[in-house]
Amino acid sequence: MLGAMSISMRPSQALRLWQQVLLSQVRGGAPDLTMRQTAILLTIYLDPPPHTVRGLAARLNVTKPVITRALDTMGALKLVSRHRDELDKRNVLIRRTVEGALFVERFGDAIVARAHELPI
Amino acid sequence: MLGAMSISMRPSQALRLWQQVLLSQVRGGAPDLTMRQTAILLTIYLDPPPHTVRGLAARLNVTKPVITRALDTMGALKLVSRHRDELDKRNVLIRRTVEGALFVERFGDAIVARAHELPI
DNA sequence: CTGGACTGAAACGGAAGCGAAACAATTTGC
DNA sequence: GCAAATTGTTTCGCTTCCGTTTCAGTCCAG
Repeated sequence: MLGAMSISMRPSQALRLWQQVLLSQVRGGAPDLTMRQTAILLTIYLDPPPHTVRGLAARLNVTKPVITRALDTMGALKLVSRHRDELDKRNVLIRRTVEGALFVERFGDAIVARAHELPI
Repeated sequence: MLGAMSISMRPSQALRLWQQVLLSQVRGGAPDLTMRQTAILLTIYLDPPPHTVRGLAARLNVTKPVITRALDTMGALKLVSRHRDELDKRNVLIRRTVEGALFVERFGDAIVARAHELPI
């Protein structure tokens, strides 16, 4: 019973939605994250913790340095933070931040708003 | 009468949709375009032509070199093509390509598919 | 027909990304 | 206790992107 009451849209609507959301972000001067970086950010905020470099690399099917560099960038933007795992000091645990939560929340609201503005 | 029969979703659904689409793109090895580049690409394919560097720069509220460089990148990926305007040779007209149309079409289909998989 | 306006591209120094490989720190297994 | 495995980071050479400025080509008004 997958898909019951799921969201239904036509490809042209989907593309228009994506465009409008991106335009609002770009025009609003939001940080120009890549697709990879955005995927990492949303995974950290939507999937249940704990999040590690290795775990994220496996989830996205990319190498670990890709995750490390993305965390460097998004850490400088205060969107995520890093902390050593005290139980296994090889691990780094990636945590959410207030600023990051706010950013993601506003992003979700922007999608909903653009979806609502969309013509049938 | 804006919004009649518009697409309706909750922020958590919207974010989950965005994440799933991005994950499918990243995992599938799609070119890692930035938000700006994707906005430019979708604008070229969704908004009515003709498209010029200046016009796109104004639409996205970015400088012209940003558009030029994005066209360099996406041109190398065969997603768009450039042609001198014969009527006003200062202008460059940006045109769609078969590869680009296919890419955008598949992207739209991916969004629809992820939206359909989304739980209520 | 020529000077100013306009278009897109190129040059510049700097920042950040890439994949691959090497690395230090830590844990685990024998 | 010590070699092997595992973690995240760093380095390497290279590419791409940034904003700003400068430039070459084109158009148009006077």
